[in-house]
Amino acid sequence: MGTPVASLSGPVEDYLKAIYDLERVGEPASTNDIALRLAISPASVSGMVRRLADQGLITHEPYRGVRLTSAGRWAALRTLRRHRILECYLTEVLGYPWDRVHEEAERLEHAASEELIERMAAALGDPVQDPHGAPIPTRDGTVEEGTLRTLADATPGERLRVRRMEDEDAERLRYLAELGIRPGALVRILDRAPFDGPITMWVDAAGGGATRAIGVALAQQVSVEAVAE
Amino acid sequence: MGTPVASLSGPVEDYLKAIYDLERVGEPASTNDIALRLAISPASVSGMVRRLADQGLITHEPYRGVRLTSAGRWAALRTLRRHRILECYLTEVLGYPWDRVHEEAERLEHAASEELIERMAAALGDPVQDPHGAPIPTRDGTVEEGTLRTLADATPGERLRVRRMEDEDAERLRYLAELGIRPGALVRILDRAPFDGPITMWVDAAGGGATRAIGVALAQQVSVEAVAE
DNA sequence: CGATAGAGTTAGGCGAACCTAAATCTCTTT
DNA sequence: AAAGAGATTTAGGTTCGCCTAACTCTATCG
Repeated sequence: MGTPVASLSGPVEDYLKAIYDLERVGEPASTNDIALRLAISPASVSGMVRRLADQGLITHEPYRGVRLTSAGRWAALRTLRRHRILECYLTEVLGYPWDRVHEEAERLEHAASEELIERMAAALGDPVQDPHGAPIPTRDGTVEEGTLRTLADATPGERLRVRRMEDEDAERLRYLAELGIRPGALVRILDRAPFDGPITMWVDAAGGGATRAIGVALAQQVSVEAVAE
Repeated sequence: MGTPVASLSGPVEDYLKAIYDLERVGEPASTNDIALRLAISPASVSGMVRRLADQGLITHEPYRGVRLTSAGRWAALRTLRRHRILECYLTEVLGYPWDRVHEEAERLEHAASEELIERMAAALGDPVQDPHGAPIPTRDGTVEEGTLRTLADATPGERLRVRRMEDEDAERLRYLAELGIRPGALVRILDRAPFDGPITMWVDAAGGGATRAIGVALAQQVSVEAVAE
């Protein structure tokens, strides 16, 4: 429900985004996970959770986790829209490097007005996904975050297309891009070493492609979808 | 001196900008004036002034006012550059309405990185003044805020060009623009009513121009320079 | 079934920025 | 020279977001 939600502080918006993201996996978000994600202490999260619940943005069952209310989800999606439109604009119009866009957007998203965001969106022709492949919520607060598999779940022989990658860590992004792994890229899984060993794959590229291997931790950051042979 | 100045909080940047602006008139900035400008209580200013002095951004002689140190001036100019580049970009590239640009820039200036600002500046071809006619400090922190007269000092018969107008108040800006008074406009002073009465002038315009009259308060917001006959 | 690890919460604090109310200072005016 | 007006500062208090330390709950494991 598009509820009031006057205007939320930067930290509050960050909490809501984090909770949204954690909840997406299914389970209610735990205090600890939120703390980890925002790099603050669990005790601080407990405190903020109370305030968010008081404002009707989340529901909190003590010791069991936290869920967004519809007002909270709406606010989270609005922030996410801001963030992702900004990422698009910064890369496409201002030539921002792919891997540095996230942190800039992270700061601007709390300061940019709705009007600014819509002007940027219009200038871009209303993009539907950001430079890392994440879908952009619409103005009225809907998205489908398609449930995708990650490279970490792939089995040898599969042919996959990279759809989306987590953008939090610039170094990782840069590294993956160097390997040719970025949204849209095609890969074929060649091998999976046992005991969470490296995943070896053929990565298509303009000039022919190459064999690459990455660890499981990295592979989990990369969402993919199957491709018809 | 381009001194350290890690990264200042939004409020701190606002204080420095305000002090810069007040000091421009010559006198050290008084607690009261700062309070008025930022719409906060004088007591709060006293508190912040202590902190700024501790950080070496200003010097404070109790009961006598405040001056920027070179570090403080440098920080103020950097913020001002951000603000004005943003204003340019918002109007010229994103089609922002002239009178609403200030408040958006006011929020973004604290969140935008140096890199973003320089990218915007480059996209605009390094503009030298903002949409209201204010000069943009250079990257290395220099400006000349030419000392201009205002419409309030004009005498009948003079022919003047509008150079710059204060941008704080959107309503005023909109009103003045409606009268044809905006940077670049040409006016001829027709009359000054006594006792700070209205100033009557002919305002040139594409279709021929018109006679307009404004009060002194408004006239003080408009900087002008003489024009050869 | 009771012990205990680990997650979560409460208690108590801190710094930044703000506020109001109550001094105190400066400057002018009589 | 004394009084007052007005500007400034101090005193004391608030909210927001964060922290550490200490306590409590849950769930699992022997």
